Amino acid sequence: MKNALAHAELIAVLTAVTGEEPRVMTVRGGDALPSGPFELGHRSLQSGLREWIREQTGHPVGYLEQLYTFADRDRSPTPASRRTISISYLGLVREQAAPGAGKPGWHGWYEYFPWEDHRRGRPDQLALIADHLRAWCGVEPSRREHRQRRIDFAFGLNGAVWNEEFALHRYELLYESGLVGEAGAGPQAATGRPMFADHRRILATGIARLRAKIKYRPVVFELMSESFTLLQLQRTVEALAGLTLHKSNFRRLIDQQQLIEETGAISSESGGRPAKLYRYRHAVLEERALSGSKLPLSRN
Amino acid sequence: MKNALAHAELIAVLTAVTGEEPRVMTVRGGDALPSGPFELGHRSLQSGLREWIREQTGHPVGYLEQLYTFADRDRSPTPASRRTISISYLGLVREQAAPGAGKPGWHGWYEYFPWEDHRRGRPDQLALIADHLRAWCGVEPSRREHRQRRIDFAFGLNGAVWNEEFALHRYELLYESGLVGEAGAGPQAATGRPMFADHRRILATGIARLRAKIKYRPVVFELMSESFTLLQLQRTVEALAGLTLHKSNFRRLIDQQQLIEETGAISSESGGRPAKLYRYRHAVLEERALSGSKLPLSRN
DNA sequence: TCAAAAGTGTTATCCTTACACCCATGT
DNA sequence: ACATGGGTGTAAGGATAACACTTTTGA
Repeated sequence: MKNALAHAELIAVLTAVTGEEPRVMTVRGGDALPSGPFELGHRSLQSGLREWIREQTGHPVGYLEQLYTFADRDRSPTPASRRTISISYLGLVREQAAPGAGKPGWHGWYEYFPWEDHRRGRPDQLALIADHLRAWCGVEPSRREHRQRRIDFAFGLNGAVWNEEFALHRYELLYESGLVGEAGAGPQAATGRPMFADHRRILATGIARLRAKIKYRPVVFELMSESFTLLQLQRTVEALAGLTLHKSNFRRLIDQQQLIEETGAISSESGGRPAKLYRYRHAVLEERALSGSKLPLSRN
Repeated sequence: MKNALAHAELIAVLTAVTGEEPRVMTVRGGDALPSGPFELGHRSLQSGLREWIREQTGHPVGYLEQLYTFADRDRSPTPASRRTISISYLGLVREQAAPGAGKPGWHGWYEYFPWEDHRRGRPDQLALIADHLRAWCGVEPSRREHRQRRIDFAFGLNGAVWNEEFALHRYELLYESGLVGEAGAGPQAATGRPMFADHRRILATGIARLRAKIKYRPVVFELMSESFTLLQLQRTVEALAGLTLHKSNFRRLIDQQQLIEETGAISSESGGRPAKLYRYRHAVLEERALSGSKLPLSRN
């Protein structure tokens, strides 16, 4: 085995939702995701990451899942003699105890991806973005058509509907087309805040993964405090998805799945009528699959 | 940065479906998955892997997606002074051109996971497996109950239904309980063929991923030849899922999605009435999401 | 003629979506 | 009274699952 030595680095996309805003833990004043070397002392990748998140931030991490491993070389200016392999993880933490207290900074997702938040309608930036992308399609027919199609699907243009899950794909298109080059290209009001190296791409990966996951696994509850109202739960999902949901249907959906139960207590903190408080039914189906089959089974 | 140096290795779960049997490419006579070092010369992880699959096997790989990165240390007996990071990929190849010709061996998935093939009913091995697992649950009430629940869900016992997608979870339970220790533990007729190091676990990861993916992305077509009949398509999906599907409903599903079109040609190779041949509509929706929304949207 | 596979049609049921409306509290 | 949020009921439409049946070939 010849040249197979590399640096190994762990990167975390740690997210929480506070005040109806999804946030990510950052270092360097919001410029980078927290990361650190994978050391010999670590039992495994997961435990390595856990240890050092605890050290650096004091936050207990509930859910932790591997995101993706990167090694492409348009990453940070390193001597080309040795590569860095970055193993990224998505972690979910509960509404944090000490928000303004510490060194690690929490920044809103949509500071980096303003076009991803559709809760108050389609963001204005999308018009500019669409124009830029159309121009980028070029004129050579076959390439043009192909790009056109990708763009329409990704951004919900031309009859296609917006799909929140395509967040990574959208970022990749913007990157390819030169709109979000981290070198400080476009006007940030439209194209969002850049990050160090490829960290914004990793964040996009995390957002896309989480948006997909909440639909078939009960991971939202990792972000909620012990007890919560149905509206709080809905607002949290909305914050993550960047969409508004239909209230009564949301409630129906939730209680069909029997994932939560009433605590008996009542919250009167909201504007109107006091709401029942609920808790997640931990004990019950830890491993439950929420999905329907999608394949036409035949019993036998 | 201190001790962050590691060996980097690429591992491939390359699969094809031939003769209604899903197969995986192996080396060492079926004992191991093909793997190789990640070298400095490689532009990226993907391209590194592609290059060397081409070199070693001559098969062109269509679809390639990252599976998981492992670094836990109960892996192959290496000097503990340096770790190996294994980055695994799932690759799909078309019904291979030279099946018996070459050195690399293709082995059926279900040689390694006999309990995963439910096309001819529930495999007999599951009775033995269930017994063993029940015993393993122990007597201490709270642990017992927890394990019991996991097992019932994973294996479709006690009122739960079998879910093909839980293949990895099932393997992990069997591993934890000592039934499939790669050291040559149980009777292989029931517990399947072991593999080198943790390769069988990686294969299980690939199987689980692919079984999930075929439901929401048109990846099956990467395994089909240029034109195919509807029954061939169905048999391929069945082989992967390890389940039998309902014929007419399967057909309806397929043409609702408008993923294929008639070639105009007819195949008379099957037993009975000749079938229309179809092809995948490449051009059309490369990036299409097949999934329904699963969130109760509210338009505004 | 029969077996094997290709196809068509119809029905009951469930889930999703949308809409309409009432309830409880604070200002 | 009314704004705000909590909460219930129901009906239309579409997707799924199950079943029954016809058609076309080769042996």
